[in-house]
Amino acid sequence: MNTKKDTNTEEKIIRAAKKVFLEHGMAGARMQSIADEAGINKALLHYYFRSKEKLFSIVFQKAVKEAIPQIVQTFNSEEHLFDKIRKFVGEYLKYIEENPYLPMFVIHESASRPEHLKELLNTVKFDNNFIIESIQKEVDKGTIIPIRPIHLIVNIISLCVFPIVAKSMINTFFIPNNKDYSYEQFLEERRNMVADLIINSIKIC
Amino acid sequence: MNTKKDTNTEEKIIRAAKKVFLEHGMAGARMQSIADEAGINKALLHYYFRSKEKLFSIVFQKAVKEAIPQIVQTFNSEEHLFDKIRKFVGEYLKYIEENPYLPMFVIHESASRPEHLKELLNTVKFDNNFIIESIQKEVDKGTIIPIRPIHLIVNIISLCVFPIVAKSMINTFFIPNNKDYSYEQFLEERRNMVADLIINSIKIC
DNA sequence: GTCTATAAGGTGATAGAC
DNA sequence: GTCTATCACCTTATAGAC
Repeated sequence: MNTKKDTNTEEKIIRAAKKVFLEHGMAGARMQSIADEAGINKALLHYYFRSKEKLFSIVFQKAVKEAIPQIVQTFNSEEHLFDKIRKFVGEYLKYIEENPYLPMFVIHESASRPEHLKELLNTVKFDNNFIIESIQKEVDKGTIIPIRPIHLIVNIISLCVFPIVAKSMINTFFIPNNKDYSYEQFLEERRNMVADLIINSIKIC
Repeated sequence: MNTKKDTNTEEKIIRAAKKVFLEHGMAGARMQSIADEAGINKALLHYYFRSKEKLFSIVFQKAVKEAIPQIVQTFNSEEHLFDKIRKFVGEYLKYIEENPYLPMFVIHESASRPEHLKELLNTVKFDNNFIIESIQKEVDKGTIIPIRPIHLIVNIISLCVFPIVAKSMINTFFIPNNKDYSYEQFLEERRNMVADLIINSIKIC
């Protein structure tokens, strides 16, 4: 059984590791940075988590598991699909803005080490069927246009995630340095625009 | 003046470096891997390009400069905006499918080292004004709904880039292992869907 | 549990022969 | 221009004192 101090240190390490790994990726992260961030010694990292690889794996799993409920929960209600979409876009945008490194971290590390995702599927039961089914039901009822549910889902996520992930490029290429228009304003405008666009794209005229 | 062999080796190195850097990023790339990929010795890398940093910088600049015309060219015509969009989506999707690592590479490295993008802006004159203006003109004429051009542009790019960048996640979470439906089919369906969605989102009903 | 010191191996970079 | 051999440093990981 762990003492109170154990847990605290362990949590401190994981929190520090998450910050460093998300910002720099597995390859760019340094155990020394994680130790510094946690305010402890480097050797202690290995005492709690045998290796960098193990520590990374834990952070990765936690990051994904933490993100999934955010994605799934909103769809688990009896509201009208359009309301669910509007709510989801709002909450999801907020979540990514608060965790801007998360999407690229998961994508980047999943691409270079697909086994991490595979491993995750064995431990988490990620049931997305009810989302797909709830969309398919609307298609079958004829309340929205015929669309393969996966496209609707990917469209929503694309329009939410990409503008935040690509912040530096958007700023560099599309937002001039004058103070008339800022990236923050750009994001703010998207909150309604994305939901409108998505709903408009599936509703029957 | 370089001999023919010089040029060949130099190009071989850059091609190899591009492959390794795009796949693993600056932090994850190994000079030894680049040498192996180019079929030469590690020391030769430093003979041609003083350091890993310098080699990376060249690859990064080349990658972005190469991508920009792809984005810009289609818009430089006198066609109807809707035709330009449809053509752009088709060509851009094709380009990213052929260079799937490119977008994430640029985004990832721009995020961790913004100076690379800044440096680039000094050497390239990337004039995107005419794209923005050609969209704004349609808004002013009333042929499309009032929309800030940057949103239209970001929407298009988001819907094209993200589904390819997030391939491993889409495959893992949304495309079951049965052979009924593959990621390739998913992408194929998007070619028309994305253009339709975008055009539909800006046309006056 | 936490620290200092150090080992062991990897990685970018250089020297020098050809 | 290209290679082999090697350096110098960095990074992960461990040993051992407290």
